[in-house]
Amino acid sequence: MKTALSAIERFTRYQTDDAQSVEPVYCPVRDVLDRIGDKWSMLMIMTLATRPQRFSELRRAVRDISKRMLTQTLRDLERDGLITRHVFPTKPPSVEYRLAPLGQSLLEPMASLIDWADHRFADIHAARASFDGAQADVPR
Amino acid sequence: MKTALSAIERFTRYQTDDAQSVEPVYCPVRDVLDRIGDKWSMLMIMTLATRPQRFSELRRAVRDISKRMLTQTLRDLERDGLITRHVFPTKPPSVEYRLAPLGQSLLEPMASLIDWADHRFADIHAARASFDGAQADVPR
DNA sequence: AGGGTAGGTCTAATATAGAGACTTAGGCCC
DNA sequence: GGGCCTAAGTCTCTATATTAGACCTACCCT
Repeated sequence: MKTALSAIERFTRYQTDDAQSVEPVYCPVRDVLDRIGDKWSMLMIMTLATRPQRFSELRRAVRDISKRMLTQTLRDLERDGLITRHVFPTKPPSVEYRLAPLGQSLLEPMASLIDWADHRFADIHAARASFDGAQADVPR
Repeated sequence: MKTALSAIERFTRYQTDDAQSVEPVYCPVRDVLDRIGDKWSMLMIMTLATRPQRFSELRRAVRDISKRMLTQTLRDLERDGLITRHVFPTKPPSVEYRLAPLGQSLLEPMASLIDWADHRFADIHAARASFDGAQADVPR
């Protein structure tokens, strides 16, 4: 918990202060969170964690992503150096994606998030159910 | 790294298998990631990490969120038991949001993500710059 | 009496995502 | 040797999500 708070306090320092007054306050956490905190990026990283995979394998693994978003997500991850893209000159060409070292380094922190998700999702669902049940007559 | 992979392998098991064939495969990781992996949730949790805060404090802390999304994000987090909402009968009423224990428990895993962001964002920007530079004439 | 505040809700405008047709060139079947 | 398939995209059109900003209620201050 000590570690947690120190990291988070470091973050809040970006948020507060006079930094506020000046315009698009630059916050690395926001930056990175906006990047990997989108709908598909983490999922891609996790899917690529076990082994390199080709475009259509990825599509099969994450069945509800559209081609368009898959392309875009992979491109963005490549751009940020988290994955690499390898084209093989077969016909039709096959394209393999794999985690770059930077992407590998993300696995550890992401794993702890997954652990959390795994352990707590029951609690979340319980809370959700009770909230929805209680909503009957509570005005806002 | 050992821990990382075990968590992630546990995850991939949901993705693969025959689970595939049956419809909306239920995967707790997807579930939770879709929840906290949206644009604002993590940011809210982090902002509330240091202390409970009121609606307008949160809005000031995260300057670029709209009222509408702030309301909605807070409501969803409350629904999932990550934060609690307390109305004080002042006039006009003030409403304070604070982390629930479940939300607290998310701080630790999130902190390791923040650490990663903090340490690596320079690498990410370097990769991004070099990718953008190289894009001049590479056809896809 | 006029203006300000807190915590919202509502509507219209805009940005983002999804579905699915189209592309290119070779391999496979009959 | 014509028809159909595949891989990895792209393109267009539509649907959904997000934003900006007006509006609301009740009180306090000057």
